[in-house]
Amino acid sequence: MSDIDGGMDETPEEGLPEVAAELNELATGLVRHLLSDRQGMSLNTVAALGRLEREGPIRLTALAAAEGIAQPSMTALVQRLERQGLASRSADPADGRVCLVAITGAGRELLAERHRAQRARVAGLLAALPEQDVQALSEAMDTALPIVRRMLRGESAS
Amino acid sequence: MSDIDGGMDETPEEGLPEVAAELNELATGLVRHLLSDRQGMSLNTVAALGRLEREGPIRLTALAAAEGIAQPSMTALVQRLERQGLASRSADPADGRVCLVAITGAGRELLAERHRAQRARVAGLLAALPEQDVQALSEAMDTALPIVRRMLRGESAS
DNA sequence: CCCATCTATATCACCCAGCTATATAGACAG
DNA sequence: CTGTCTATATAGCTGGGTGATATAGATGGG
Repeated sequence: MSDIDGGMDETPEEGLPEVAAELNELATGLVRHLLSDRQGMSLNTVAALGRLEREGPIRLTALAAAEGIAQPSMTALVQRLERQGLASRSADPADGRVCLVAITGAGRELLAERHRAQRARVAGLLAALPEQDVQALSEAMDTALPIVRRMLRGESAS
Repeated sequence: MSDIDGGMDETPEEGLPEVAAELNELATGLVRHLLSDRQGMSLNTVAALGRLEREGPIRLTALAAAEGIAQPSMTALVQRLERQGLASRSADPADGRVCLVAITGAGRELLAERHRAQRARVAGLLAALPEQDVQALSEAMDTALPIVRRMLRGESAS
């Protein structure tokens, strides 16, 4: 059913757009469902908090640049996070202008809870599938996820 | 405490929560990249336009309900679409109160262009991978995508 | 037939969250 | 010390969401 490699020579120019379209559809379709249960937190908010968790304290402007939003927007976002007790701000002893942003314990807990809820949501969808489908998906993800991780990391590093 | 299938301790399935977590990470990671290039259109706008394309003319309130936003928000959204020439509104001959919303040719073109751009974006990421990775991803998607389509369709049908 | 009520959409007032432009405070070179 | 550069904050604007409510058309009982 795939026109990608029927014993012919490797033709990456043919298959690449199709793989892209498939990845695109899969990601978009899934996320549409996950998004329907964002509990009062915008995408940018969650993304920023996630970055704080992964990368530790970071300058406000660096965080804004990393998340692709303007610095004033990040100032406001961090102020909201601070008001909710999810992030904290501290001065850089080496540079008085700098505002170092960090995640709090409550922030970590909230992220963990969100991840739990999302996984449960997807697990609920999976539960309706025959077991062989789940098995097949599991193997497909074992293949795809490391590659996608590498792909995205390569992009964000540049 | 969050174990879904209590009782069986050894391979009931390959771990529903784990597959869920993998799907989640893949979708979220990819979409983060796609989102960074939304050209002045919000998620809801694109989603509503996409539904108009897939399902044809539809009542304003039905569209709002389907997209999970309030009716006044959909009124405003459709007015924006109309101003941009992407959607049109017509009266229902059978019920004078009803406003039937439909996508226009320009709307279809814009959606198609967006899909092209997204696919190109993912294809750009894929191009940096060794060919064997692309091949592996292609096979994984051939497996996963039909299953995920079925999974999401089952949910939205209910 | 008319009136009460229900329904589909529009309007209003408000809030959140993004943007650009600009102000302020600290760093640092001359 | 002063001019300039940089990191953050503030101000004003816009888009896009909400609930409450107004309005026009549909509908059914007396």
